[in-house]
Amino acid sequence: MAKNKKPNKVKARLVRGFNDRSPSDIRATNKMMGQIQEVFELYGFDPIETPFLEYTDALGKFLPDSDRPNEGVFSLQDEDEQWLSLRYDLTAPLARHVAQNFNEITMPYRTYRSGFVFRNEKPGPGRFRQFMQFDADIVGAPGVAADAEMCMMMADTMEALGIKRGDYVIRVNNRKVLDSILQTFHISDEGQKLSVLRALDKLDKFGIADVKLLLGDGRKDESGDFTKGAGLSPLEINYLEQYLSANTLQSQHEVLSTVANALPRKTSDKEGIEGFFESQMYEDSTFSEGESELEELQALVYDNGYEKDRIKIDTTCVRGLEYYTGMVYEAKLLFDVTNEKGQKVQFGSVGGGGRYDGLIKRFTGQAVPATGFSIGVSRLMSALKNLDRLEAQEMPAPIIVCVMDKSRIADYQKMVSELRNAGIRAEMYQGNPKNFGKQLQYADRRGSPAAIIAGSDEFEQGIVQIKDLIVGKEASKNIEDNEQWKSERPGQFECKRDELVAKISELPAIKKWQEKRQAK
RNA sequence: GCCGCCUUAGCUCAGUUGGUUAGAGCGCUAGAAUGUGGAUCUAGAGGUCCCCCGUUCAAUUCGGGGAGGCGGUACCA
Repeated sequence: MAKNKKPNKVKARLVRGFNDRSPSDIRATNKMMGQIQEVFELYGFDPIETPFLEYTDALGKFLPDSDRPNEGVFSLQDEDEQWLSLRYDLTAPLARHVAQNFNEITMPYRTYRSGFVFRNEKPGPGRFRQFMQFDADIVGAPGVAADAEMCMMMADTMEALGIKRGDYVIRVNNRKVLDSILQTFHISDEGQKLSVLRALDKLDKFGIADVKLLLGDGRKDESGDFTKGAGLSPLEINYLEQYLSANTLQSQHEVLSTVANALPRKTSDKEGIEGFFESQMYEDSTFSEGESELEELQALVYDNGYEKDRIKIDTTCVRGLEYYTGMVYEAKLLFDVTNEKGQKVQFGSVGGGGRYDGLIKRFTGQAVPATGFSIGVSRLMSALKNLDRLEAQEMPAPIIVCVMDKSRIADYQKMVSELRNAGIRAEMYQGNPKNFGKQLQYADRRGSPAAIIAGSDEFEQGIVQIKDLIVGKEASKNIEDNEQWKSERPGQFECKRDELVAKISELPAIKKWQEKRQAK
């Protein structure tokens, strides 16, 4: 213990909520994003990219205050003391881009983009401070048809990724409907309104009983922490419960008519409720707008063959965002997954969006209608993993050409080149070649299908040794004795130097991979 | 933010009723075996026992505070 003389070592550690990405994760993600992109392109969307950093004020309502800028976003000051922030989503930067290039952009403007976004908040299981989103938006399209297209595109994307019909659903709702109902409750306080919406949004997570607690006085979670409720009266809660229960109805038609009757009215209410809901909404058209938009969307997608097993009206779909002004929609996965504790859990939402007619106005002063959605790439990835839709299409590790004789490096390099030209991953051992066993060990640990051995003997005879490491690994299970192991050289065979590429190509692992590539 | 649990070797974790050299397995390095992976055997390297303060002759161990990790919940543009 008397050795504090050493300089303090730097601790290797990750910033919390940030992660290194593994080769298999990167490959699987790239593949998945390629599939999403194909669908988006088919729908006529073009890619566009904006930078990670934006001026903080461009991102939204977050303005830096003195020394602790915004919670929630990563911010820093530029040389000129202006506040910059890492983007926290892809929508706000798009709004900035559109506003800035307003004259050049042809509306309706259909674009998609993907990339990392950053949130400075506490990470949780499956939630990180840097994560990837994939967005598509139509700017300058006021009609319901644009929203309908977004929903259909989401549905198509799910299926392109191999998620079967019935394993997902696109849920649609309209904020105008909910807002109107809340207005009849005379809720003027924005905070209370938000807590009501949030409570409704949690129906999936907690169930109706807990949602009612959240709408009323509050709820205690399992760690003993208490969440304050929205403070609605029992009467109002009952009313909302009825509205939410529309989802259990069979036909979309029934759901729509329940929604149509959802607005509390003096006339239609039973005794006791009369007079309580003094609806000033009566003359307000917001509710009926929202309701008929839902009806229109429903008709549009239905006519295109998207029935309720793919796109359905759902009164519990809220999307807690403040900037949505009309339609909201989200892609929800319906299958169960087993979590670390062995419990069955529904996977839930993997992406969502809606209509945001006010975002661009912040820059231009002119209202520009827009609708779009965002896919949570890593969440969707782990969902696909659960579905086994990610065929472990692992790329085979490279062939390792061993270095037996340092003066022959040019020859080894030539073998590598030949293999590469044939489309086979290959590399010459670049470590210290002194210990030959090390080279094979390296090849083994990398999972190489084969190692190539050529020393002076082989060069003299014009041959090379090919060691099939996969076959060898199998054989090793039955060999206990090291002498036998060494002398048998399982999986090893020799061939003429000029047959090298042909023989390697015949190895099962390589052959399979080549065929797969051909198929593409 | 609030609530709960946790922190000892690169990793997973024992352990010390407060006492002199703090352990295991895995991994790593080297050798047995210098042109053959695996298995086996031998040896070695690797520790501020999360940090600070307090109690004590003595703290990795006890007390207080802090930080970090995990989980729940809230927030989530």
